[in-house]
Amino acid sequence: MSTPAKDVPRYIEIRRALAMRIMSGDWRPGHRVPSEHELMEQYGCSRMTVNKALSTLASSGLIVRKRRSGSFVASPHSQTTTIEIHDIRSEIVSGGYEYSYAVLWRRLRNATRQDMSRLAVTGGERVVAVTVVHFASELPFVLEERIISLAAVPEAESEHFVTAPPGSWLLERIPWTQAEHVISAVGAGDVAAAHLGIREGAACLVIERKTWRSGAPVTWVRLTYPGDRHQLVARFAPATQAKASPEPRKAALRGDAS
Amino acid sequence: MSTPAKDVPRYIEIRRALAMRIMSGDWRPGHRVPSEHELMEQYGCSRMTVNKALSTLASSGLIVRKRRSGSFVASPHSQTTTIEIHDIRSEIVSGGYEYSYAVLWRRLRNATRQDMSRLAVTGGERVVAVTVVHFASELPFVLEERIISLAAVPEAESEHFVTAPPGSWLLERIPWTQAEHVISAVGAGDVAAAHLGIREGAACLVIERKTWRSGAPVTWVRLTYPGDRHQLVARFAPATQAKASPEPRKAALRGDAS
DNA sequence: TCGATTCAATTATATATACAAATATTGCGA
DNA sequence: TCGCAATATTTGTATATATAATTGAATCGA
Repeated sequence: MSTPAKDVPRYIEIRRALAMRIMSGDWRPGHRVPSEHELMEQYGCSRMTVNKALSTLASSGLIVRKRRSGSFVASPHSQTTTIEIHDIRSEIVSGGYEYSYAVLWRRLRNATRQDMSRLAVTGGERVVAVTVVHFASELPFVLEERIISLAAVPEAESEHFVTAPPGSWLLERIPWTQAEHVISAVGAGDVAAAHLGIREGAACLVIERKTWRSGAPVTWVRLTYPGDRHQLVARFAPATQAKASPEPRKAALRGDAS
Repeated sequence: MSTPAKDVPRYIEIRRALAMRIMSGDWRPGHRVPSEHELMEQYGCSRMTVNKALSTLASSGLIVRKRRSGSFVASPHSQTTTIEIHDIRSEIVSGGYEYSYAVLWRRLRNATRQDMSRLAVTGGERVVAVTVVHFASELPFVLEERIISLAAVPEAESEHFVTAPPGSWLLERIPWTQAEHVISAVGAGDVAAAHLGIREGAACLVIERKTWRSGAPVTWVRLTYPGDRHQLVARFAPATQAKASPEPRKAALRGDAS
């Protein structure tokens, strides 16, 4: 009945066995898992192998480890889950829709007070503000309002986003970043309602993202999705497998075939 | 100017150095990072140490590794971010509010077709359906609609949730689970509007969660938050430190001091 | 030229070992 | 009994080494 374990490495085998005991409820939160020495005897392998199993279990949050005390089953006081927020283009294309976008307007300006608060800067730098609508097969999919710091991305001064939308364009130039996402629900304002073709006040899923690169603010963006057309999906299972989230599905248009 | 690295382990030091090169844009996506042998010479340490640095970098998604080919800087085609969805009680308490809840109703029934679809089961098992409002200092905070499979949690048959709300009660009994979250924005229905004290049609942030335990469905829950009072916040930084998400903040009431 | 085979580079896993760091427990002395 | 020092346990890190698996590249033969 258990898995035949054809070619799975020792440390994954051990990790799975321990994860099973925990997730089945056999070992309750706070329970002490055997020490590395005990497991080493139990499984007939070296301490380093056991250590790898336990370390990865710990990094996935299933256990906590403490020197001299031992390893203990963690208490899950929160559900942590990984969501993938995709590039809008691939999000639409991979859903089987045809992608297009339109730049509504683009402006160069000195940062307003609002811009500064959004970018989390104090000095009044110059910014590009741009608003774009993305379409999934002619249907308005999301409204993108963006501010780009020219200090961080000087090339943006002369870029009009005719060949690529701001998100993709930036991703090309700012490869790895830190980000903060805020997800909320708001009623559509008049601008959003007009451009998304929805009723004013209709519920929208809003994702705001601030992006830094090595501490320096790069861009702020607000994505407004019509609430009846879009949702975020996230799967989570504690690491029995290698990855923390075995199959994190992307944000999807509603009404897809199950 | 760089960190003095007082007592940081070798492998973290190496990982940081590599992460810096990647995040600064010095090494673009697709760039081949030196092989373990090269890094081993470069840093004057053993291959296992380099391997640990690279493995953890890979598991955090900053690089991808392939045998015989080498390790390459990953292309960030999606922003993955971890959000923590807390136990509602601690969410409210840690925000400095006083927590209370009220069970609106609770029912035992054979699973309706809707119940079955929500729990992702086909057979008509018996379920408990319960609806609860949670308050943050008297203010309605969230509406919880829940279905619990009696096959998975028989004790729920006689539980009326007077000492603990269903979420906490379940967490006590079913600590480790897999879950799927769906986050969306919807206009408040009449029930939600009445119990949350908001206008019908007002935007609400809705989190639906299906929970399994070793493959068997346990519970389904829909949490409806008034959109103007609640948001989800998630921070992400690629692993320069040990953890993938250094400081994931919790869902928060709006209007907190910045 | 094409395909199969061999070779070699690189990562993946595993072992044995050593020492360091943290800290719970024990024991000793005042 | 109280405080402190010694001790032992457990995890954390590092090394040296060995073997396996994967697969790009080169070689060789027809």
